Amino acid sequence: MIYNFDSPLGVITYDWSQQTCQHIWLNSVQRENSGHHDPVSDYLHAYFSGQRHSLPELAAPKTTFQLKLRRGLLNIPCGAVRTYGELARQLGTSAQGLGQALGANPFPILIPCHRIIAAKGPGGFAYGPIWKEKLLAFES
DNA sequence: TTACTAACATAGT
DNA sequence: ACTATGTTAGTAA
Repeated sequence: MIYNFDSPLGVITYDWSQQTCQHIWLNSVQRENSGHHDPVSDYLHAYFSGQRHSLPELAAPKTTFQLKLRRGLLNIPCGAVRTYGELARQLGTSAQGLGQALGANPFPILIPCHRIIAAKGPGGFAYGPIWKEKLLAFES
């Protein structure tokens, strides 16, 4: 089922089905099911209150590489940033491959893909660069 | 199933 | 400006 969460940074839409978070969208068309209560909304509420909270159950990634990537990202502390190159070396891959996989990440915010920036410049963001800016500004 | 190809949120020179 | 990278998704056989 699709629900909305009203965050201070904008509306976050997510798919919570079969006791698992299937997907997260930003900048999506707002639908009617706001104010639902589940592990995803719990986490988001805590996150935007500056508190830590255990992650909801997430749908499995399509590839094993994306699983490694997910673990690597979750290990970055809140407020910190890594460059594509640094994280790529840590995971034993290339910066370009890393960027490709990041763009396919279905869970922005939950998996902190916004904490990855280019060596020079901000880097890109699949759901609109505005979110990357706002999220980083919020965390620091 | 494998093989080849192009597209990328890049980095290094 | 140009090359070197790894992962993905698509196509074709």
